[in-house]
Amino acid sequence: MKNSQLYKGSLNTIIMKLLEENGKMYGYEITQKVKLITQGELNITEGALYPALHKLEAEGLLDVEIEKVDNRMRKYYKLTETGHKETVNRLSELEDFIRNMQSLVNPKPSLEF
Amino acid sequence: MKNSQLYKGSLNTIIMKLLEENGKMYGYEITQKVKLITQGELNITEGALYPALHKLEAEGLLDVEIEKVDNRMRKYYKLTETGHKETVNRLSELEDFIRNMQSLVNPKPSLEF
DNA sequence: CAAATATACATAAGTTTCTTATACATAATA
DNA sequence: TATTATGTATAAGAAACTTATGTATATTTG
Repeated sequence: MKNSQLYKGSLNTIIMKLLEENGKMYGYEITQKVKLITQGELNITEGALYPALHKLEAEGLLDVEIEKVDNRMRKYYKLTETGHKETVNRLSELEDFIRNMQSLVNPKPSLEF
Repeated sequence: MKNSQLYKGSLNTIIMKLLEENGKMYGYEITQKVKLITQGELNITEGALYPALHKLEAEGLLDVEIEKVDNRMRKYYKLTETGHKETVNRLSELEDFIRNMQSLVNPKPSLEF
C-alpha cells in the first residue's frame, strides 16, 4: 500500500469499514476514497486490493454486483449479513489495536518520581 | 503475535520504542513488558521476536551485549546511534498511521446536514 | 522428590499479506 | 496522437508472521 509496513494486515478492515459506511463501492472507488481520507498518504495498490476483495467474497463476507457505466465494467461490492457482523468484530479489534499501540508509544508515566 | 492480523508490521517499531525508553532489554523481557503494557492482549511469540531482533542487529540498528544471570544466558539489545535516528522516523510513521486509521474508522461528519 | 511451569534463546517449515510488474480495455485530456 | 485517468485482473517474489520443535536452567507445585 505504501512504504510503511504498518498498514500490513489492515486492508481488510479498511475495506469492510468503507463498505459499511457507503453501502456499496467498486474497487477503484475504494482506492480513491482511501487516498482522499488519508490526504494522499495511503495508496492501495491493485495488486493488494483485488485479491483482498476476491478473498472476502470467497469467505462470504462480500457480495458482488456487476454494472456497466460509460461502457466500462464496474464490480460493486457490498457486505453480506455475515459481513456486517464480522465488521463489528474487526472494528472492535482495530480499536483495541490502536489503543494498545498508543499505550506502547505513549506510556503512562510511572507513579514514582 | 496474536489472533488479530493488525499487529503485522508493527513489531519492529514496538521493539525500537521499548529500547529507546528502557536503554537496554533482552528478548524475553520485551515479551513480558509488551504483555504487561497491553494487559495481556498482545503476546509476541519467540518465532517472531528473535528473527526480528537478529534482523535489526544485522541492519545496524541494534547492538548486542551478552550477560550471564543466574547461570542463564541473556542477550541485551540496545539502540545504536543509527537506531536512535531511525526510531524517530518509525515513531513518526506510527503516529501518521494511527491518525490515518482513525480517520478511516471515525470519519469527520459531512458538513452538509 | 518428581513434574510442571517459568525463564531464556533459537530455527525451520509453512501461511498470509503485501509489492512489483504486467496485461487488457475504454474515456478523457494534453 | 500520446499520455493520463478509469477500471479490473493475475503472477512472481518478498516480508512478516504462525506453529512447531529444540535446547537448557531455575523455580514452583503436587
